[in-house]
Amino acid sequence: MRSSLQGKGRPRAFDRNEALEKALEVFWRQGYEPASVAALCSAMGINAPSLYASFGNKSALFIEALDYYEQAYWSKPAERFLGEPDIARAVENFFLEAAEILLSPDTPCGCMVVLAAINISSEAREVSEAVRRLRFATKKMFADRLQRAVLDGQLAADADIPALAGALNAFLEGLSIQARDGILQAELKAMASHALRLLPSPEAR
Amino acid sequence: MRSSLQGKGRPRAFDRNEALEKALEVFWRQGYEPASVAALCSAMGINAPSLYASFGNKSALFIEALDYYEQAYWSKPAERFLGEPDIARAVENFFLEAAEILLSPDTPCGCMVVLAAINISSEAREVSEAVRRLRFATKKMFADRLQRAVLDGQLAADADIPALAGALNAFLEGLSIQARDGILQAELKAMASHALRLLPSPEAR
DNA sequence: GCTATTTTGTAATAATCACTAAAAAATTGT
DNA sequence: ACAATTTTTTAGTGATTATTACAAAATAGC
Repeated sequence: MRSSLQGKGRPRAFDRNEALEKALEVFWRQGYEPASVAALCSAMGINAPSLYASFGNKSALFIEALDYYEQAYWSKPAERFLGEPDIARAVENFFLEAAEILLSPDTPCGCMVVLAAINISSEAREVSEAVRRLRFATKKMFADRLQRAVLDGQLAADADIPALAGALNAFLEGLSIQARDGILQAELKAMASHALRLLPSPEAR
Repeated sequence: MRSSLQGKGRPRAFDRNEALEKALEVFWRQGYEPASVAALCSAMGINAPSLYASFGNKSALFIEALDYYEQAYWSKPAERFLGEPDIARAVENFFLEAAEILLSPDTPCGCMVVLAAINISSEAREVSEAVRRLRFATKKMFADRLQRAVLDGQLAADADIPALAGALNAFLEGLSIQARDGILQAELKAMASHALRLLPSPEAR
């Protein structure tokens, strides 16, 4: 009899959050479909029935891991991006931070949102919808910040904001693929430093 | 007894090249692993033993389809890119052509090289190596053309060619993901038109 | 027509997939 | 100690996977 904080039955023998982090790592490295439930269980240190009791099923586990990933890795960079008053600095810093995340020494896998659910069988539509939604959210983040830069007079009023946001988004997504292809972080950062140039040239601002 | 052009045994009842094109379409739309041999057979109009007799196995069929794709869709744009004397025109035209290919009305799937074999189980290493090799080849194409622009005096001598080539490559790869995410071709072209800006600004040239 | 050769369709193979039925084990409250 | 409840482990489920054994069919050369 421990305390009464936990429910009645037999207590869970694993830490749910630790297990989720382990699952995240497997999904991140291998992608949704190549990550078998057996491999997930092995990495999480639990058996299949525990996984299903705690997380529902494979796709629900993936989506929960995906949200955890987004929160853990990208919420602060996004905040800094939106908080930086100068649009050029904001873009430059964000892409340098991104290059660090995409090839951080412990998880050199590119971005999970971009890469983990590209080749997906048609049944798992909820999964591909989840990553798609997050990719659109990133593009919207770019668009919102650019729009503010127009209002601030830092970008020309006739700038094509949707196209520019899309271009920044494409560049960011492409960095993920090259991260996965195994280049050095220094190279990725050198590429990322060019993101700034996608903005209309300073003369026009 | 037809002619003696064909071998001795029972003649093949299908056109090998047509079957390859059908397989290409399935791999392109679905990706390597979600494309089951059964689905491939169905699209190709043949049974599994015919597939294995003609193409070896699934991975060999994919690689052959991949090479066919590269040749059929990208060899001419690449030639034009390398043949255009003005670097700015070369980049601008190439990315507009790319946007058209990525969302051509009959195959609105993004680029097969970029998207078809991202989530791959570790056994099919030959497949992921094949697409990786082609992605590197594209980056090298950018680097070679940019290097020539330096020699031509169209780019500053101190330009960081590898980083610039990587940036163009990242942008191109990112366009594929957005193409897959279902935007309109007009939007994709508007984004693609910004590729030009990744080059060092005209003042520095 | 006969033999050799290759392709065909049918049907099966073993392996792996996501998922779960069932019973034992561990807790809480009485 | 006992009942109620939840998690654990074990061992399966049926479906799907890529691949192939086998025999019938169709050709060429003799």
